Amino acid sequence: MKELPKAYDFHDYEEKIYQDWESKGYFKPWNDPNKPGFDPTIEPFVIVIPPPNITGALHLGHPLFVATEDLMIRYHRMRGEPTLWVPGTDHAGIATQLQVEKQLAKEGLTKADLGREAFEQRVWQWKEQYGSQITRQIRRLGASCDWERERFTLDPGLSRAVREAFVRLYEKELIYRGPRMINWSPGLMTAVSDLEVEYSEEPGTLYYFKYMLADESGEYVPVATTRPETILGDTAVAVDPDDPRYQKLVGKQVVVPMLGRVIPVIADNYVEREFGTGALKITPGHDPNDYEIGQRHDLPLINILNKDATLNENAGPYAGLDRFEARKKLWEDMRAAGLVIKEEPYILSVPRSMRGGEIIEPLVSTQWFVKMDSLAKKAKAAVEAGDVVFVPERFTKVFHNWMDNIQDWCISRQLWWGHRIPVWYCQDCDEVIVARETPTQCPKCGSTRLEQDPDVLDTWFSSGLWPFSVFGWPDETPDYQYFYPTSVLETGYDIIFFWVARMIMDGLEFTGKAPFHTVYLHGIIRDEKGEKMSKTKGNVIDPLELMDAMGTDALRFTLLVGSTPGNDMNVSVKKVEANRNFANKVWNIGRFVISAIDKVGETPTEEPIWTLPDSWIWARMKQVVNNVNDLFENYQFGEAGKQIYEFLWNDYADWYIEIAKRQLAQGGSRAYFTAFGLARVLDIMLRLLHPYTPYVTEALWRYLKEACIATDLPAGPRSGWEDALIVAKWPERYLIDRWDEEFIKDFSLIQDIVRSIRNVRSEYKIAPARRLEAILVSENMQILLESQKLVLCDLAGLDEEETQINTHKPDGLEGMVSLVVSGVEVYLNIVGGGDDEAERARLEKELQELENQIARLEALLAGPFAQKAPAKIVAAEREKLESYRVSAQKIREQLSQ
RNA sequence: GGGUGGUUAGCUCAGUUGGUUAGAGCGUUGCGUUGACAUCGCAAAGGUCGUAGGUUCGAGUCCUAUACCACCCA
Repeated sequence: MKELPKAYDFHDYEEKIYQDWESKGYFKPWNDPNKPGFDPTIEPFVIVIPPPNITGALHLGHPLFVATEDLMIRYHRMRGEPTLWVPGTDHAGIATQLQVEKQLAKEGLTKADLGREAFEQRVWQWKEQYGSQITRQIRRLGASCDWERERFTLDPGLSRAVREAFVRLYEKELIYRGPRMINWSPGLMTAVSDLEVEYSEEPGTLYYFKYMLADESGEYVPVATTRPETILGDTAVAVDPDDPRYQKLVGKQVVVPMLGRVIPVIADNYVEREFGTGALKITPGHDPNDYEIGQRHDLPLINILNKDATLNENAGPYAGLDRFEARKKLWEDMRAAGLVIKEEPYILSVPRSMRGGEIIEPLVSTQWFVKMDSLAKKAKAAVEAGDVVFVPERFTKVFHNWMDNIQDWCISRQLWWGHRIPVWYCQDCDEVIVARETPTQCPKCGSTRLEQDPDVLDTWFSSGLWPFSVFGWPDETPDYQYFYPTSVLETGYDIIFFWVARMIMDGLEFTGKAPFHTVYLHGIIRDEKGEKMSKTKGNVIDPLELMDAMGTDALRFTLLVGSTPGNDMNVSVKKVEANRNFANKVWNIGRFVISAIDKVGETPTEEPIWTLPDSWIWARMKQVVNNVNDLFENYQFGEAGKQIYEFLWNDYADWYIEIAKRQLAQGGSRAYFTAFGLARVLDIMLRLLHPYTPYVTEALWRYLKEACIATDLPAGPRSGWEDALIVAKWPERYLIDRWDEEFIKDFSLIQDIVRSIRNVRSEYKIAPARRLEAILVSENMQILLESQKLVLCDLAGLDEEETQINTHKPDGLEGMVSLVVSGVEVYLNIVGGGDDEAERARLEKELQELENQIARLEALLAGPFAQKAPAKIVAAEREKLESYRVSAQKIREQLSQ
């Protein structure tokens, strides 16, 4: 075979390989309910993608979820399960509308100029143009999803699901319309849900002023507020019923400053005596708590705001002013009127829109709501019953907590882009028609003058249906029947409430089933200092640039291995660089193995005789395969990846390949079996690694396969090489033989000796090329050491001719540097390098170290440990102590000479 | 106010049934390049595992308290 290039260049492979996978249909489930030969009894593994917004420019959060889901998908696919990953995108109501409005603004247009229909068309155009950008980027990440099943939340099928869901909820009286206190976004001119509001602590002012009694006694109630402009909407002043200061005022009337309206003083337990003045102004129209108090006391409700947050006619002289201007002006006027007491600096909790950050105004407005209690109850029960499991588990509590305090969900949005609410109002008889199919006439009066509700639904309303709407629900399609419920839902913990909880509720409500059995939650990506990435901070790492520079595999591996479930992760370019190096390392491992295969000669007729290193690497590999399998079952992908990395780099490349070079050089059957062993381990490791770094492993694996086939080396699976690594068989657990542990233990001794000798060489600054004369002495390890003499000499730079391995110490060791490794004595002849004084010091230090350990273990074993700890643990410590004693004794002898 | 997570080497982080000298990557120091790889190799330095108690033969790991940081909910 032609030699591979020295460095792995991912540009040569990524696109080609992806196309190959897709064109061969590997991304599709092999057991498909729409195809002949379908077997419904085989359980599939299914993930639906968290649909990214069509507006979304790729950020590092995308590669994280794509990599994690793709890893799970590839793992299950390789295990032979029918595997389906459904891709798709979300129409993202507000975000998309804003994008298009921005585009219009550049042309000097507003959406009002176009009108609703033209605007909608414009958005669709925009979607055609830019909507596929994100999916292209997801492909680039290597996502093995079934693109033929791609969905968009505004597709006709999914829109039908939305209507169906709405109508069903309405029919069950779980959807209602009414005036309620909602969060109004004046900039976006729409209602938003509670979840879309964030509260930020900001310095502000607490304004103290006088509520004058209406009886003109000159008495007043002192009141404090953080939002003076809302005074204009006050309909009461409330005090604690037991507050001696104000008790006598309850029932009296006070005068609203500047407006002269007369409002009552009421008593309510909600009031905190210690806060402010102990008297609370009540604005039911513009504060959620006041709204409730207003309801309790039957207070009138005054709305003082227009939709754009200017004041309306109820604000009297302040009508037309912006809310903040009005605040200033009113306060000045009140000061002039002698109503101001004082101002104090105060930290307030400001409600801000998650989008854009503008200040949200609570106000009463007629909107559509979903009643949550019964839905939440079912969802809670399902989670409690274990029908849905969270990974990591702690999020179960977060979920329950939210469910316990859930509020009704405001689902109507005053936008033009989204699912139009399927409600029509008869213009003649005021009948409200809620229907699956667009009605043509009023069922009550027969009028054809019907007008559809102008609002659209919250984007999350359709997202909640996603796990089943993608399969054609409400139709019981073959896909729906086979693939639903799905297996794992993988997403960020930041959208448990927005999305996960709603899918669970909707799934149970509409399909009677939890939509997935496991929720795997990943953390948030941060920069290397742990700060959230944001454009304003300028610390954003662009995944596309990163992939251009380092390759997809490097990025994926970084994200998968650097994180643990549910924990945030800090990403830096340096980390990705390290993993680019890993991809290159793997490549070069492959390069070496393939060149070794190319050189194998005739197939030997005799049975293989394995060397200790051969047996060791195989045993170690089996351990890794087993560990990885265990870890995968527990969603510990990071740790699994790390073990694969360490095995390949340290055990396989740094140790085994170095030894294999010598074995290959011996030629004949030794070379043959070495090449065979190399290939066999590499094949299995590439399989394990494939879900992490699909491209480099696929590329290499095909070369490996080709090389093996070309030379008739039977290193692949017994059943023959598969067509591609993506569909190759996953390495399942091995039985670990008793011998395997022996191999590992024996080889560890060799490694320790080699390392110790290298250490001494480094300390004595021995030229790397210089071969040393050495004498190894060990009574019980002599046979092992003798058998590994070549390995030792090779790796430690010893002179084969001049190196002896004895059971007893020969004479004439004076002047040699000596060391003791696990009871094995090593003497090195370092002519010209030895310095008696330094040598003694080194040995003494080593002896001291050993004596410390001996003392520690003697104390340990003399104590209750020996009785109480498990016998196996105690025996291990005894053995250790014994070995230390032997080593110490040998050093003492050396020192006494 | 309630809750969750974090605090381990200079930096960024692993460390899942508690097992006895605590790991990695990066960085640092020294040495090394004629065949797998300088996107590399060999060797080294570097940690009272936030603090204080407790349980245990044994605690980075379990319990209690506490400090600081971050986040979520109200």
